[in-house]
Amino acid sequence: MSSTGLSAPGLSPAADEGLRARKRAATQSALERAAISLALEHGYDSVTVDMICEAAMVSPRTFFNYFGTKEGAFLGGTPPAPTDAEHRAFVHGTGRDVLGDLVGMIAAALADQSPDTDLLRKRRMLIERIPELLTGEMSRIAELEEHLVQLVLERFHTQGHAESDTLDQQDEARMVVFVAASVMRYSMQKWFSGGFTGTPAELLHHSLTLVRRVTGAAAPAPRSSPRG
Amino acid sequence: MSSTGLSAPGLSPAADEGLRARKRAATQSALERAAISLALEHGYDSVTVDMICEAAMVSPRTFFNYFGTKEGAFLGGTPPAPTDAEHRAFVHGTGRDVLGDLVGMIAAALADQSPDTDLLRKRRMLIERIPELLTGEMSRIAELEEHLVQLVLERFHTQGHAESDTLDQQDEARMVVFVAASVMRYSMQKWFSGGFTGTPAELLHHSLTLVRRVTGAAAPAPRSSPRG
DNA sequence: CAATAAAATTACGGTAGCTGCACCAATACC
DNA sequence: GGTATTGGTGCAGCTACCGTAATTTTATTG
Repeated sequence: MSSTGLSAPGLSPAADEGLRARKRAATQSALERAAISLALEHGYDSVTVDMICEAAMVSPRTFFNYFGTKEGAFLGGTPPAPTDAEHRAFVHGTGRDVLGDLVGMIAAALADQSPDTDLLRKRRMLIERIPELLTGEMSRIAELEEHLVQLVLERFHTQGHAESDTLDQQDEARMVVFVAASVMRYSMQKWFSGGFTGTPAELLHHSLTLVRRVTGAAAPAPRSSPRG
Repeated sequence: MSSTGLSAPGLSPAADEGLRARKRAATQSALERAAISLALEHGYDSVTVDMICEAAMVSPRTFFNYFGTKEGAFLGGTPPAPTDAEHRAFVHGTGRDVLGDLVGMIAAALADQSPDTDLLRKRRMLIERIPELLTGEMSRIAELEEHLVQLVLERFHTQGHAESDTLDQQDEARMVVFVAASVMRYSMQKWFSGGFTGTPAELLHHSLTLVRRVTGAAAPAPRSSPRG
C-alpha cells in the first residue's frame, strides 16, 4: 500500500476502489459533515459524539474506529502526512532554500485533502470560531517534527554536505524545522482569521519574505567576536 | 512532614504571604513533583490523576481545583511572565535587533524565577518526549504571545515607525514573536538535554546566529515583485 | 449459487478525565 | 473570642475513549 498512497482516501471514492471503499468514504464523509453542521449550530462544546453518531446513523464505537478522537471528526480524517512523492521531491531538491522547500512540502500535504469546497468552507468557518481546533491542527503537524528533522538531514546528505560536521547539521536541521513550524503557524493563523485575500501560495510567499525580513536585520553592534 | 518537607520551591515561597498561601504553594508543588516523578517512572499515559493524588496526599477533587486539567500538573502552574522593568527595557530599546532583544527579555524572565532547576529539567525532558504535552505547552504560551505582540508593537511605535503601515507592523510583530518562540524552544531543548557546554548567553547567541543562517539563504529565483 | 474468508459494525462493559454542588474544616480579620 | 473567607473533600454524574466478542456485510472462490 505504499506505492499509490491512495490507501487513506482523501475521499476519492468514486471510480475503481470497489463498494467497500465507497461505503467507507460515505460514512466518513457523513460523520464529518454531521460533526461540522452540528458544531456550527450548537457550538463545539455542546456537541457530543453521540449526537454526531445519531445524525450520521452509526454507532458511537464506529465513530472512534474512524477518527480515534472527537477532534478528528472536525479536522478531517487524515492527518497531514506528506506522500512518498513529496518526500522525494523535497529530499532531492537542488536549491539552497531548504526552509522554503520544507514549508512548501507541508503546505502541499495540507492541500492534498478533500476537494469538497463546501465542506472546506464550513470547516474553515468553524476553526475561525473555535481556536481550540486551530491548535489541534497545529499539534497534528507537530507530531511530524522528528520525522521532518530526519528528512532535512537526508537532504543535507544528498546535497553532499561534509560528514564531519554532522552535529552542526543536526542543529541546523532542527532549527529549520522549528522555523518552518513558526511560518506554518503564522500562515494558518492569518489564513483562518480571514485577514488574507490572496491565494495560499501567495500567503506562503508573504510569510517566508516576512520571516527573512525579521531575522535579516543584523545587530548594529556586533557583541563579541562574530562568526564562529 | 507537616510543614518543612515541601517548602514550596518553584513558586514564590513568600515568607510573608501568610500561612494559607504557603500551604497552597506547598500542595501545588507536591502535586507537580509527584506528577513528573511518576511520569518519568511509569510513562505519561499510565499515570492517572488518582496516582498523583495518592502520592501527594490530596483528594482527586482538589487536584482539579488546582490544575483544571491533568496536563496542567505536568506543565506547571505559572508560565513565566516578564516583569515591568523588563518590559520597559525592551520597549525602549534603541537597537535594530528586535528579535535578539525579545529573546533576551524572555530568557531573563525565565532566569528570574529560578525555581528548582532539577524540576525544570525533568519537566523539560518530559515535555519534549510527550508530544501531547508539547502542544499543550505551546497553546499555553500562545496566550502569552498576544501580550508579547503588543510589546513589540509598542517598541515599533516608540522607535518612531510611520503610522501608515500599521497593518504591516502587526504582521511583522507577530512573526517576530513566533520566531522568538522557536528560538527559545531550540535553546531550551539544547540546554536541558545537556548538549551545550557554554553559558546561557552563549547559547542564545548561538541560537540567534543559527536562525539567521537558516533563513538567510535567499531564494534562488525571486518570484514576482518583492518588497510589498 | 453456496461456502468461506475478511472486514466493518455493533453492543456491552469498563476506565479515566472532569465538573457542579453541598458540606465541613482551617484560616484570616476584627 | 466571633465571624466571614477560603480551601479541602465526598458524591453523583457526564463524556471521551478503549478492549472484546458477537453479528452483519462484502469479497472471493469453486
